[in-house]
Amino acid sequence: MQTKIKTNETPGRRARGLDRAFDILDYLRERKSPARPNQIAVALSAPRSTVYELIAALLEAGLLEQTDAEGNVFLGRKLYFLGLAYEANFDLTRECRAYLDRLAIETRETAQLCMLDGNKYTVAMMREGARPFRISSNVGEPVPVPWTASGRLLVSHMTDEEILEFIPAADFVLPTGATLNPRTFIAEVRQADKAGFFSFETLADNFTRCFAAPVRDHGGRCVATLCLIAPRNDAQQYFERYKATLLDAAADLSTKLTSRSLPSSRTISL
Amino acid sequence: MQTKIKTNETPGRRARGLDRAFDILDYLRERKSPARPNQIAVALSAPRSTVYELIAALLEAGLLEQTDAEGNVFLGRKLYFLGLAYEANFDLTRECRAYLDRLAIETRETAQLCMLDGNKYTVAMMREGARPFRISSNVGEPVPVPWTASGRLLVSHMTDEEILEFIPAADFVLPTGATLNPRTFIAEVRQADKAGFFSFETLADNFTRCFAAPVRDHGGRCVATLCLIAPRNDAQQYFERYKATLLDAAADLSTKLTSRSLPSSRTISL
DNA sequence: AACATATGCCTCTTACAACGGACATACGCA
DNA sequence: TGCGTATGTCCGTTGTAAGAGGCATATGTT
Repeated sequence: MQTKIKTNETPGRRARGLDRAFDILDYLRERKSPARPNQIAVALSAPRSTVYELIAALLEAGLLEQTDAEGNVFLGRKLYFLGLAYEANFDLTRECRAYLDRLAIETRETAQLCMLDGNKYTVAMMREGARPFRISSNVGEPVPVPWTASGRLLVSHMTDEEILEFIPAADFVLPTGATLNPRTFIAEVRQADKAGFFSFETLADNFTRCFAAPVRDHGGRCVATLCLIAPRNDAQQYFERYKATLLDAAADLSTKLTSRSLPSSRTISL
Repeated sequence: MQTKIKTNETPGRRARGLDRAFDILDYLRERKSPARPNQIAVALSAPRSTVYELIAALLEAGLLEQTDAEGNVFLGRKLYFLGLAYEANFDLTRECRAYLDRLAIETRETAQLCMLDGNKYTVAMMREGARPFRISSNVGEPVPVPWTASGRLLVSHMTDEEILEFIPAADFVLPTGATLNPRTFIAEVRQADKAGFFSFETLADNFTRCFAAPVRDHGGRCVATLCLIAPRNDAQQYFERYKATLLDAAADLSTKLTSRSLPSSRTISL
């Protein structure tokens, strides 16, 4: 799904270089493999000469890298370092590692921290459970919001109209091919928000159940979720325990979300 | 050091928006804390109106984020995700995790993977050693190349002239205040390259010794280094063992560097 | 109160980046 | 051999984004 990246609204308009550059980065990220400049230009339906020039600039800056002698390029090392810097300054990411560990150990199930990335749901961090066959998913991969339990919580601060505008209509088509009624979805959003919890049998497969609890900022807005992914039989058997553990962790994590801009002093220490 | 970011060479020239945008990202990364648009404009000595506009575009794209109500911005979540995508596709990062673990366990010392980031040295990954008081450093922080053992290896593919052009003159001023003769440095580079190894007592402090071994790509070029950071007495006592272990790991890792573009299939697995 | 400084927002001009399209090369296939 | 497609490069045009500067507000200092 979503093979083409949105480029611009007004067709006659000339696109800004910056935006085109971001489109290139997004395309490579979604594609998950290197590509040649020409391929990229075609995929984005952007002028070739422009794409070539932008890629040259991005290569120069280290945001893209040449991956071979055939001209293929992919996301560059600089992005990795910028991502590190983001992470270092973002309390939530740091804090939650411990919570994910705790959840995974206590429940033996896979625990995840989930967030919005643009108008998609995505797993920001994951800790696999302590079982011989573990359930895992792709960290950082964009997924339609309505496919996920966390999705119900992550958009709960929006009005009905905002939600409908925010989520592309195509995203209400579930992996099964069936279409989820947006009104049903919104009802679930409201209910999840009120309950401070949402759980359902995962739509993307037929053997897991997902538990999601909101991590809220000062204003009470759900900025992320903590999730447990459990096989359905275990989920049924331990439902109340899992729910309680998850709610506890999420509430705890929420309280830690006050201080954002501490200078992150990770200096040399013997 | 290096408070001002390089903007452009020809003074009268109008800077490209893309480059200015990258300067903004770099500035925030180096600064390691949120800043207001005006501060950024002043710090980069870039026109305010331009910086405001660029920041708006970067916010829109998610590469920057508003961190509070006072207009402060910092690197955004999107960069984190782009960094994840980079990492997922970059064999070296994946492969080396195991090697760092192995090194740290076998030697009980801190092990690092180091690379160039632009014209600086930086620690890309780290695994702390198994000691009560561990030595660590900042992952992702740019450090002048001549300050580090790895630096000798990382520039060894360049000619003398290229090295002198590549490393800012200011970077030859060591943390002690003394200036390292560039010719001395280059001699060490050549020697390190020939030996496939470099070790010295760290210039940035007075209690550690650093061991560095090159990770080479197909062409024999040093694309990264594996390092051990040890207290000086331990380093002396176990010098040969540490060196052998490190060289072994680095050679091994080098051989794994052949296949770059495997599709990184981290799908759902029960 | 007068002043200096930091900040955000706006307008106008023009240098130049985005673009379209021509050209050249390489490859696979009939 | 000829044809279609994929690819990279170059150049002239023009729409527009980068830049300079002015206005307004807020805060702190004398």
